[in-house]
Amino acid sequence: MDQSFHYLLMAAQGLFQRAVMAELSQAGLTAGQPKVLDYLGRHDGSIQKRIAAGCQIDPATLTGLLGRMEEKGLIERRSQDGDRRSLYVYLTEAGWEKQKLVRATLERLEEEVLASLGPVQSEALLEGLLGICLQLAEDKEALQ
Amino acid sequence: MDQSFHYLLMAAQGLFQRAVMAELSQAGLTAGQPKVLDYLGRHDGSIQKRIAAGCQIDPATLTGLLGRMEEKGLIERRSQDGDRRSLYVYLTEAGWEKQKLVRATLERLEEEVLASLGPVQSEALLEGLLGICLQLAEDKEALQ
DNA sequence: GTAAAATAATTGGGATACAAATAATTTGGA
DNA sequence: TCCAAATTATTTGTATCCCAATTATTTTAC
Repeated sequence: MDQSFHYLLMAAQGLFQRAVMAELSQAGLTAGQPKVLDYLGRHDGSIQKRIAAGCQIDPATLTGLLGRMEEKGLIERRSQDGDRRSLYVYLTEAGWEKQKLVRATLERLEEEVLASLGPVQSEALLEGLLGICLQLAEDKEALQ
Repeated sequence: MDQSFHYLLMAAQGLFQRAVMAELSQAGLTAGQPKVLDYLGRHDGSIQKRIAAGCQIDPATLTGLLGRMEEKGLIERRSQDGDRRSLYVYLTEAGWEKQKLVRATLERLEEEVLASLGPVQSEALLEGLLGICLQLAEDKEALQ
C-alpha cells in the first residue's frame, strides 16, 4: 500500500469516522452532528463562529447543521444581551442525552483502537497529531 | 483544547486537506480529485470498485467524481475484454499532468509538515497511523 | 441448462462541505 | 455625530459523501 502521510491520515480518519457512525447512526445522528454535540458538551452556550472554529468546519456548513439539530430538538439558538449578530447555542435535555452517548462511544472506540498500539506508541501518535495541528493551524485559537 | 484522539485525528486531516486544496484548487482541481489522481498514478487501468476501495470512498461517490473528471478530459473509462460489468479507468495525457502536480504538492507539503516533528516522531506518527488503519480495516485488501 | 445468487456500476435522496455574495449589526475613526 | 469598515450569520451554488435501491452482467447451484 501507499504508506504516505497523506494517505494514512486520510484512511485512518475515514475508517475511524465510519466506525463511529456505525454506532451513532442507530441513535438517529448524522455524520456532522457528533463533533458538534461533543464540542457543546465542553463549551455549552458558545456562539456559532466559535463552534465552527472548534469543530474545524465552515460557518456556512454549521448553519445548516444546527438548523437540522434544532428541528430535532437537540439544541436551541438564543439571541443574548449585547451583540444581536451572535447566536448563542445551548444543548437541550435531549441534546445532553445524545452528547453523553457520543462521548461514551468516542471514548470506548478510542480506547479499543489505541489499545492495539500499546501505551508508548499511542502517546507518540497523539503527540505527532498535535504537532501537525499546531503547525498547520494559522489560527491557533481554533485549537483552543 | 480537547486532545482526544478523535479530535486530533479529525483536526489534523482537515487542516492538511485544506492546505493541499489551497494549492491544488488553483489548478482547477476539486476536493475529491487529488486522491483519485494519486491512486491512478500508482494503479492506472484499475476498475472502479478497486479505485473506490483504494481511495476509501463509496463506489456511488466515485461514479459522479469520475464523471466530472471524464468531462474535463482527465480520465477515460474503457470497457475491456471479458467482464462487461467492469469499467477500466485510465489517465489521459492531461490527467498525467495533473497527477504529477498532485504528487509533487503532496510530497512537498508532507515533507514540510513532518520536518517540524523531527525524524523520530515522524516515524512514530506514520507507524501509529498504519496500526490504526490495519486495526480498523475489516477489508485488509483495501489497504493493498 | 437454467434459475438464483453474486458482482459492478449507476441513480436518487439527504447531509456535509467550501466559496462567494448578502443581510443585519457593531465598531472605529474623522 | 456619522459613515466606512469589520463582524456574525445566512443564502446560494457546486461538489462530495454515504445509503438504499436499480440495472446489467456474470457466476453458481441444482
